[in-house]
Amino acid sequence: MIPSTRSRRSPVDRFDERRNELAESALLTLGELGYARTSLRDIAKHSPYSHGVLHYYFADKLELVSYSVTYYKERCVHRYDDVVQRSQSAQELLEGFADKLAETILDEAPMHRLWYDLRVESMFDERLRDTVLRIDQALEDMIWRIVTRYAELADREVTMDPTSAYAVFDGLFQAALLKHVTGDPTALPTLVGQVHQLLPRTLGPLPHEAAREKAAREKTVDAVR
Amino acid sequence: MIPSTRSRRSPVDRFDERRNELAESALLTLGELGYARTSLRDIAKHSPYSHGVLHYYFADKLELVSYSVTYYKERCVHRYDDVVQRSQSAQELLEGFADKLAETILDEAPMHRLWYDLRVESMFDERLRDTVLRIDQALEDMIWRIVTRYAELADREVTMDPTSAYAVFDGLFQAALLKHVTGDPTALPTLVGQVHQLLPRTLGPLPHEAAREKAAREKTVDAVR
DNA sequence: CTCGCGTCTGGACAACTGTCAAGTAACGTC
DNA sequence: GACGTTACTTGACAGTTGTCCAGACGCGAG
Repeated sequence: MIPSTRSRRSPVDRFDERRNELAESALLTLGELGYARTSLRDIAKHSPYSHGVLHYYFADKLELVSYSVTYYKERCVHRYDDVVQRSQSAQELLEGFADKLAETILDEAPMHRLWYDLRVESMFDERLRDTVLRIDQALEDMIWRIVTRYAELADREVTMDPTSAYAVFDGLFQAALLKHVTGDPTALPTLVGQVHQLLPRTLGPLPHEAAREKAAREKTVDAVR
Repeated sequence: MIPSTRSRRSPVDRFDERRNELAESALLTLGELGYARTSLRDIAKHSPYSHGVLHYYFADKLELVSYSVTYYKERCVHRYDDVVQRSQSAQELLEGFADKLAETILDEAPMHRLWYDLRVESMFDERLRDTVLRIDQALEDMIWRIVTRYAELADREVTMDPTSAYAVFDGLFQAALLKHVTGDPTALPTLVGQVHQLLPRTLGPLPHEAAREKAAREKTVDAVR
């Protein structure tokens, strides 16, 4: 029966429970093998069920994968909310953010490489695009919450747009992930250092320096002339 | 016969010529379909030959793909050399770099998404790692030549390490590529603007401002105490 | 107990994959 | 012009894939 049109049986919906259970199994397998190399039979082997059941709960492979990744990412776009809320100073937020970035690579490298796998895949297969773009936007928002709160705590202006901010941290993160996966032990410490350098650069000058610098800049223009 | 042990026939080596010809066909197909979905028969269809010939010139699919991508990237790691050499001012270099980044997305989007496909793939398949890491290093060097020359022309110090510089520009580039591929017409103009913002941030303060700023910062520390 | 529906199994299918080997055509050299 | 090497084609192989389906299981309602 088609899942979307099926009649639900009980208030506690076991159908969705099973979907989530299978999503977990799928994530485990996908993170290990990657999207292309993972077959439905592989996923079933990582679950208590046989391969036929997957088509009972999901229309096809694509729906299963999309659902699984969305299911995972929903959890992790709030990974830094704690740090953002608790931090009392810009420095504390910076350190918490950097540490947590490195920590999640250590803990969930397979999930992250799966995400990048799917994002790239979406450049070839447009059926994945909606899912990917939605998640990407959620991640951009996540980074933006960090950057704006950081600016607030530092009493400075953000001088970088949300898209750029996400892109540059994503670049650092992805590079660190690649190095980490290839067995480079310096990947994570390096990432922490890089974030310490980069996050302050998303901001403008210190407020009481702003005026002075503006003056200096005008003077410079004169000097050049 | 195994290519690597075969005896070469003539001074003008037609064996390598054919390899390159097949690499071109492979790149065309891989850029269109992605690594996972491209079969050797697909590649052969984009060439004047039949599918069997691929195993005459390459040991297996992996060698073909590695060779093809290396073959392509060798050409494009020098894409910005002209701009670096010709530019007479920091501003000119900045504009030339930003424009060329956008231009290559417009012209060679399939090749770029293929590169990202393979780089992600290398996180799952270690047989790809050597090839990927070598190319990645070449790209980092490429970016570093631009950043250092930019700093030179601007008479300022680079205050970002090579790895970070590559990672952040790669992040912007990849995000722009994704948006471009999904049909967003603002992707490329946005990228140009982002690069204009970012490249100056790889540098420290203007030299005649450095001393003044240093003094200001020390004063700040006192004020905070 | 039994019926019916929701759940799940395991096999079958056709399509496709990388790889390879046997056979054919083209080429250059003697 | 004949011969042998090189270059290329074609068909076959074994394995894997997503998908589907007929049937079996099990649980709750009547």
